[in-house]
Amino acid sequence: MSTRGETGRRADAVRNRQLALQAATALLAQPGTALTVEAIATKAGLGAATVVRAFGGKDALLDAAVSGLLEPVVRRARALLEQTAAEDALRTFLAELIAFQSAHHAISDQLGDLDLPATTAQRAELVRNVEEMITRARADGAIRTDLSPAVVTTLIGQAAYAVARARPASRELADACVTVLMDGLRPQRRVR
Amino acid sequence: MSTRGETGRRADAVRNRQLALQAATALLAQPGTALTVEAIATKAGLGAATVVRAFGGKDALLDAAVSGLLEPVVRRARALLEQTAAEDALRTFLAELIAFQSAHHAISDQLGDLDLPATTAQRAELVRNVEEMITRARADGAIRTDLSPAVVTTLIGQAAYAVARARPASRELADACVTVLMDGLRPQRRVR
DNA sequence: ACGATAACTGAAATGCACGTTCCAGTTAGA
DNA sequence: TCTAACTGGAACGTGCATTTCAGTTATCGT
Repeated sequence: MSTRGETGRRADAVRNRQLALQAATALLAQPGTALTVEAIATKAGLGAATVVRAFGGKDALLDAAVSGLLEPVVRRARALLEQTAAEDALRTFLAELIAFQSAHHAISDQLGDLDLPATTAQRAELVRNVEEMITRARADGAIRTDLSPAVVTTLIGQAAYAVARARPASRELADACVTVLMDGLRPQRRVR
Repeated sequence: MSTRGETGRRADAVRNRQLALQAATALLAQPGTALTVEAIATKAGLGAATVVRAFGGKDALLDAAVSGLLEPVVRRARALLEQTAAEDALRTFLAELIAFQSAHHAISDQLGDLDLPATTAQRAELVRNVEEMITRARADGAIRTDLSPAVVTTLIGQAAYAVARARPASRELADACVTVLMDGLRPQRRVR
């Protein structure tokens, strides 16, 4: 009888695949390190060739690692959208997004020229969810209507990225970003 | 009689230095192209070795090119600070900074790991000027005082960077950034 | 249990894209 | 005209992902 996993891979290959994924995930949260195949392999206690082969290439490995990290974020956005008033959902999600990105600098920092299909798809879903939050918050009269939801979504995404990128990471800056953005997004009284 | 420039360099060397600088500057404004020595040399119609030698290295060449581009921006910040009410200066400068960065994606995009002393110094001066604008606008009662000037400065810098980075570059997004940020920075009435 | 064997491993080789340096030839300039 | 300065194609060094291949090991049929 076969002891092979359902992929048909040998048990040690499956285990090494896990090790590689864990090592890559760990390095994504650790700033300053170079995120090379060599570094990942060392962290995993494997040879570089093994790490690469396990996923068919560096891109696929990092795609798996990043999208694994992103999955709870996507789920959280969906949950907030269902269970919370739109404005609160938006504020909460923005704060959490900044925190997530701050804890994983490398995600937006060193992955520029890689091809990450799963990650891209998840990003797209995040954008869809945020856009829905904005549309609903608009309908509630909670945010201004003189800016298109698409633009506001981009603004929020870029803001989260930018603030997370700032070094040293600072809680004060993150809070300021949320505060200023949310206040700035409220319907403005015509003043002056 | 000597026809040498005051640097003691031969005339063709001086001219080639100029060509290299112009080519590098041109490439900084042109997105998509890799900012390699080879690319700069081709654009300048020179050999790669000549381009590198003219400045002693790629870093020095790009430092010269970037700080050349940044110089008018720095001057503009000084001028705004002297001649304009702080709040207006801040709004105007933010808009112009976004426009500048949008027109020179590569500056914040591909120069991450290079050593650019002149550029760094100019950035520091920009930060000082923006911080002064904020301090004055605060004193005028034009912006909120519950956030430290340093944090607001970082926020503005990062926002400009982030919005300029968004592709496709959009005037609408740039305007939205200025609007939301400036509205969010105003003293907020205690609402609700 | 026990080979037989296909799958797997990782050190070393390969390939590639850079920046930089060399050097034989060219040219500006006194 | 003579020579020191300059040029640029080619060679080199580096850092990387990926492939190769001789050796190892898990798995299966017996």
